[in-house]
Amino acid sequence: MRIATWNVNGLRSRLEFVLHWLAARQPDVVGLQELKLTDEQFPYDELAAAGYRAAVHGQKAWNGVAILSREPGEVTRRGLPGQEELGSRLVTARFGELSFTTVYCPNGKSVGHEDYPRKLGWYDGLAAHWAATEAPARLAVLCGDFNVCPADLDSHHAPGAAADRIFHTAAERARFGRLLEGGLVDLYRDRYPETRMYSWWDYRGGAFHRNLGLRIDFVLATPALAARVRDVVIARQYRKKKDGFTASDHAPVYADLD
DNA sequence: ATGTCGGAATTATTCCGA
Repeated sequence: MRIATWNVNGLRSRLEFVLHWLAARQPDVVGLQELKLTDEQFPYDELAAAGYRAAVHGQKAWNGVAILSREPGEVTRRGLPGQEELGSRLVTARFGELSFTTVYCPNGKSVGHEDYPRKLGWYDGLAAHWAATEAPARLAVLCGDFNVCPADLDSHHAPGAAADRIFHTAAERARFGRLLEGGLVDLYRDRYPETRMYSWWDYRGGAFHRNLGLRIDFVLATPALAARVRDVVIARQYRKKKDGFTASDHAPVYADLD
């Protein structure tokens, strides 16, 4: 079984690219973020033709998340309780024994901006919601764009120099760390403890070419699921322009399970 | 620091968010 996450930065602009990736990599369950469309605008027909069902939590222009799957699932949650005014950023579906959640965590803009404490509050809501709804002994996935670099290894910015920078602050790292302390495993970092690999590169300044990136997209999972992991891949080649189609600024991340 | 995107509002240009 292959599970994946990808911030597509606008599904209407990215649909051809996403369909190509689905055909090439054949994931079974996929969390998508930054759809930038309403539920009514979601391309159900095109994805169904490619063999995928979809559980969608969209909104006009911004945010929006979805779960694609080859097999039918049951949607158990749309939206993070108490945090709905920050946008459509969470959806959960159940596939048999597996609970699969994908999130688009708030960006926060910059330390000192009013969005920054709201980001921390959103994370507090996520940790509380997760603890209240997911049992550590079960099979559960929490994947998506977390907009946090958990460690210096996850950022091109020099260690220390970035301590006051958005995505790198002690407060953000503590919020993300709370999810791990709650039992979740960062599947990529668990398998590759020393590897410097990014999942996002700015469109500006030739950042991808210069490998000035951040690792902010994660597949987190309960220990029961982590025990089944065969490999984890950050597919950076999908950050490159393909046949004239512009790529997202994020690469897809996927894990193969026994 | 900021060279690029996607989308909305308004009609080819400007803004916002990332």
